Amino acid sequence: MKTKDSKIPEATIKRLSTYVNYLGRLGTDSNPVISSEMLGESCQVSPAQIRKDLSYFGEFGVRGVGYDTKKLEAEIKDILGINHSWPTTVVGVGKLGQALLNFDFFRKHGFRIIVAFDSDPRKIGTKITDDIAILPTNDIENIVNEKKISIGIITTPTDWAQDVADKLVAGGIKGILNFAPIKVKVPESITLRNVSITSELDNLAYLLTQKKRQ
Amino acid sequence: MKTKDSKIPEATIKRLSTYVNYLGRLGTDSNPVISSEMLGESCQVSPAQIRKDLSYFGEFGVRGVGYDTKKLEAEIKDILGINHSWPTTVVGVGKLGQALLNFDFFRKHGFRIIVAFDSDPRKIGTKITDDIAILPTNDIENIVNEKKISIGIITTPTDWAQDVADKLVAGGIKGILNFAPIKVKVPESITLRNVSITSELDNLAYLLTQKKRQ
DNA sequence: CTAACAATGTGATAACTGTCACACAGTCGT
DNA sequence: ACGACTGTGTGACAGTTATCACATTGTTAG
Ligand SMILES: NC(=O)c1ccc[n+]([C@@H]2O[C@H](COP(=O)([O-])OP(=O)(O)OC[C@H]3O[C@@H](n4cnc5c(N)ncnc54)[C@H](O)[C@@H]3O)[C@@H](O)[C@H]2O)c1
Ligand SMILES: NC(=O)c1ccc[n+]([C@@H]2O[C@H](COP(=O)([O-])OP(=O)(O)OC[C@H]3O[C@@H](n4cnc5c(N)ncnc54)[C@H](O)[C@@H]3O)[C@@H](O)[C@H]2O)c1
Repeated sequence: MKTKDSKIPEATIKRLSTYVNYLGRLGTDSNPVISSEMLGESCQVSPAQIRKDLSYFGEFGVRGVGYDTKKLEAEIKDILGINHSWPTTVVGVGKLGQALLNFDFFRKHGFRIIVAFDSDPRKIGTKITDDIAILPTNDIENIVNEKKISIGIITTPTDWAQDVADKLVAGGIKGILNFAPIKVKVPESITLRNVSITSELDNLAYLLTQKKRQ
Repeated sequence: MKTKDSKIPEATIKRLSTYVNYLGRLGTDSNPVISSEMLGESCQVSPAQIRKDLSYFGEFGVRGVGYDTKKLEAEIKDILGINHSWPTTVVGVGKLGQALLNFDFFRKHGFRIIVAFDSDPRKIGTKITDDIAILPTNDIENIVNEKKISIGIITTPTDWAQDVADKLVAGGIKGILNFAPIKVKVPESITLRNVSITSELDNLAYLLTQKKRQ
């Protein structure tokens, strides 16, 4: 894969993720090739934007024809790094944590959840879907280190998010996806993303308010 | 509230949401005033950015002093439109839907969930937390219309998201928050936001891959 | 073989967003 | 009362991202 070393817009990465999703669904035997216009229709992105996004990473299409659906899907998965297995853990097996643990998207995109953690004695020792054990929070550091877990997903109450992040970092985690509504602090070397479902709702409220106020 | 009619960056709205969250937590009796520097420290946003964001909507601080924590919180809630009650419904009472239904953030930000919908006969007729009934999908149009529900949250499987969106629109919904990984199509007049948890994970994978590849 | 065609890849340009420096307006101590 | 001080509000600037137009290149029909 040719990666031009210029900086890639974050929005481009987000769109690539969308493209992969649609390519997986649109690719059929009767329809092995797709144009940027057709893909754009589905993803609600302009054809030029799609071509620009892809051009950051190389040339994947055939001029005058379009893109091989399956091949493009594989190429983008390669770019995103979701074509292989990331050992992953979920900390906080509450409502949201359980939803994520049962979410089949993970497997499809190469996130292999191998263990979960919680502090509730009633949950510790039980299992999620056969093979995912729930271990006590105090084991985080050891297990993350031992199992070479690279991604940690935080779904604990807000007040515990920072403590959990610290334990994950101590165990040698590489990246953290945090769902608690707080900006946890981690060393520079750790890749961190905060998911803010709440701000999406606030944004919706703002847009509706705008419309009402004209 | 003074609203300058120039276009506000979406990123600004997202940050305002963050500010509200921290103001609610930082505001104490012993600490009634906060500076953009202090708030920026917590939110991991530059002080200048905070002041710029606020300046789109008016002047809320006192020069040489800072912002009245409680007052600023109220002002931002007013800007975002989360200082009053939005009648809301959740469609699809699965793992994710249940997590959202039990999420106390909603009440705090003025989203009042008054009913839920599902197509599973085993779920229809049951209740969530005392007072939220689960009704059949076919009732969506009537109930949304009757109860003047303004916001619909979609947490059904992907294949049903568009159908559910159509029903919500038919009932006169104002805004939709969609968690299914598909871009549902709605009339221009409907405010739509797609929440893509999946793309957040893909983004994390990308960042980790970048780091690995150097 | 060649010309008409179709859809990509990309440089130029426009639009948007964030950063910075500083004028300005309140506050507080003397 | 007034000057030193502090942190806001904002215009100018820089950096980033999206849009557009079209040159380019592979395909296909005649
Ligand atoms: N529920 C939602 O829809 C939703 C949406 C967005 C964000 N969030 C955020 O996600 C987080 C979890 O939400 P939830 O609704 O699943 O809450 P929950 O109360 O259902 O689950 C929290 C879980 O974390 C466990 N826990 C508590 N302290 C812990 C610790 N120190 N270490 C490990 N586990 C611990 C609890 O035992 C519980 O199982 C919260 O921060 C919430 O703000 C939730
Ligand atoms: N679970 C997650 O963590 C997660 C994360 C991101 C996005 N999502 C998306 O959210 C959606 C729901 O995920 P989930 O894990 O909760 O799935 P789920 O299977 O647990 O729940 C789906 C629910 O929708 C109901 N349903 C099915 N068809 C319906 C219809 N036509 N009308 C109303 N209700 C209907 C089902 O009865 C079920 O209760 C999916 O589109 C998924 O891709 C889930």
